[in-house]
Amino acid sequence: MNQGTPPRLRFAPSPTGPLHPGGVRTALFNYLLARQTGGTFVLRIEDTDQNRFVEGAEQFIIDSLAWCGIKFDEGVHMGGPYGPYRQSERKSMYRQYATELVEKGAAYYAFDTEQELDEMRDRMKASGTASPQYNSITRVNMKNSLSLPADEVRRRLGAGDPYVIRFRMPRNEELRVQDVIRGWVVVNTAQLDDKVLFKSDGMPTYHLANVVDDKLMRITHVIRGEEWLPSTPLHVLLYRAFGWEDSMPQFAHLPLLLKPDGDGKLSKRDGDRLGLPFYAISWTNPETGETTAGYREAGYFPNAYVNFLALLGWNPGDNREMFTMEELVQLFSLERVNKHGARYDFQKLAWFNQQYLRKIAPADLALMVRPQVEAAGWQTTSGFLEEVCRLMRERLTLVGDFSNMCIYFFEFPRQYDPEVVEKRWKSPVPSCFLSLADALERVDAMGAGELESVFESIVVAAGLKQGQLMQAFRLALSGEVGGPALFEMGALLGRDSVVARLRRAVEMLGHG
RNA sequence: GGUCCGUUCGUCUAGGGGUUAGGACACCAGAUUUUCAUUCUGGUAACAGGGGUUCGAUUCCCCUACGGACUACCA
Repeated sequence: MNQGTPPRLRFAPSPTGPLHPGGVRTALFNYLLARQTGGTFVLRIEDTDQNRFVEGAEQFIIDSLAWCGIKFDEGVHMGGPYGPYRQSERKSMYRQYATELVEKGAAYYAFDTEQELDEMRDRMKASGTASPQYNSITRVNMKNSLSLPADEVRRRLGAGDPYVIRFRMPRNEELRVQDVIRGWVVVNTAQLDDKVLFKSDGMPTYHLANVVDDKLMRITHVIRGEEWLPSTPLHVLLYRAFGWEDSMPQFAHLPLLLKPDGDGKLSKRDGDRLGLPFYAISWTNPETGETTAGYREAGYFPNAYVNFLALLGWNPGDNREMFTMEELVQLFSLERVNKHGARYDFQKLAWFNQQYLRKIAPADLALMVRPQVEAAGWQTTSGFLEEVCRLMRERLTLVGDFSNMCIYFFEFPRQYDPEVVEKRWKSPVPSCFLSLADALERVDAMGAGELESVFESIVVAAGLKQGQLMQAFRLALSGEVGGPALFEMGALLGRDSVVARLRRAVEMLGHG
C-alpha cells in the first residue's frame, strides 16, 4: 500500500476546546513518523460542527504544538497545495461526494425529523431493543428515499424539505479492517447503523469529511485515538463505495490516556483535582473567562513534556527513557506502540522535567528565572542570579519553583522555622552569632573560605563543635532547615547581608 | 444492554513456551551531607481467574472476570 511515495500524515483536531494531552500525543506520533520517513505532516481543522465551535481553540492547538516543537509542513496556519485545510472552507465540495454515493446506491436521502427519530428509538426501546439503530431493518419504516415512492422523494427534494444523507449499511456482511497496532479487527455490518454522512445544515459529518479529505489530501496513514476504532469499518466501507480502496490509508489506533488513578480516561478535572497544569499552555475559556494552567507557564520544559508523552504507549524496546526529539524521530515505530491505555502519571512528568532542568547551564537557567524575579520585585544582578541558580539547580523540579524556593537569597527571612528554633536556638548560640557578626565586619573580602574560618574560630572560642552551630547559622541566614552548602550560600549573600541577618535573628529570636 | 479493544510490580513498561520475570517513577531503608536536595547502595512489589494444548505455560487457544472505547444530523 502506498509504496514508493513518501507518506503523508495528518493531525485533524476539531476546534471545540483546548487541545487535550491525548491530542498532543497523537500529533506527536504522527509527527515522528512523518519526520522519520521523510513524509509530510498536515494540520487539518475539522470544524464541521458549527455548534461546538470554540473561539480561540484553533489558535490554541497551533500554539500548543508549536511549543512542543511539533512542526507541520502544510496546514490551516501555513497553507499548502491541498488546501484549504479548514473543513468549513471546504464545505462546497462535500455535497457532490455525498450525492455521488446516493447515485451509486451506497447512500440515501432521509427526511425524518428529530421527533420521528426519537419516536422510533422509544418504540424500539419499549419493545426491548437496547440500542435502537437506523439500519437495514428499521429504515423501511422511516421516511427516506429507500422507503418512500420516487415521486415523493423528488417532490420533497424539490420543495426544499430538510434532509440528511445516510450511508446504506449492508445488512449482513463480515468486514475485516486492518489496524497497524491491533492487527485484523473483524466486525459484522449487522452491528453497524446507517450513519449520517451529510447533515441537514449542508455540512458533512466527520465520517464523510474525514474520508473525502484524506483521499483528496493523499493521506497515507491515519494515526488517531482509539475512540475511532469502532467507526473505522464505516470509513473502510466509504472508501470502498467511492472506489478508493486501492489508495486507502493505513489505520493505526492509539491507546487512550487514562486517569492517574481511578477509572476512565484522562480529563481536565484530574489536573484540577491535583492542582497541576493540564494543557501544554494555559487556556482561558472564552465563555467563562476561567483560566487553566499550562505546562509552559508553570515552568515545564517542552522537551521534558514531549519525552514523557512519547513514553505513554510507546517504548524503544530497551531501558532507555531520555530522548531528544531527534532520537524519537529515529526510534519511533508504530509496531512498538502498546494496545492498552496508559495512565497519565503527573509525578513521572515532574521527574522528567527535573532531569532536563539539571542539564541547563546556570547562566541559561538565570535567564529563564528572570521573569519570576522581576514579578517578585527583587533587585539583583545577572551574576548574582546565575550563582543562585548554580547553587539551587539540583533542588528544583520546575523552573517555576524558583521564586518560592529562593526567597531568602533576595530578602531577609520572613519567618524562622519554629522546629529548628526550638531545637537549636539556645544559649550560647545567640551570643556566638553576635561575636561572629562583629568578627565578620572586620573581614574585607568574605569568600566561602573566609566565612568558614571565621565561623570556625568563633566555634573554637566558645568551646563548641562546628555542628552545634551550623543549623542555627543556616536558620539565621535563611529561616529554613534545608538549602545549599552553607558557607557558599553565605559568601553569595555577601558579608554585609550575613552580618545583618545574624543580628536580626538575635533580635527576632532573642538571646536564648 | 450490544459491538469492538484491552489486562506483567501502586504507575509507565521490557520480556516471552524452560528467566532469580528486567528497567524506570513512586515508596521504604542504609551510606554520604551541617541540613534539605542530589548522589550511591539495598529493599518491598507483578504475569486477573479457570480450563485446555504441551514434558513444561506468565508466554499459544478458549471461557470467565475486570477495565476501556463506541453505541448523536459531536468529533
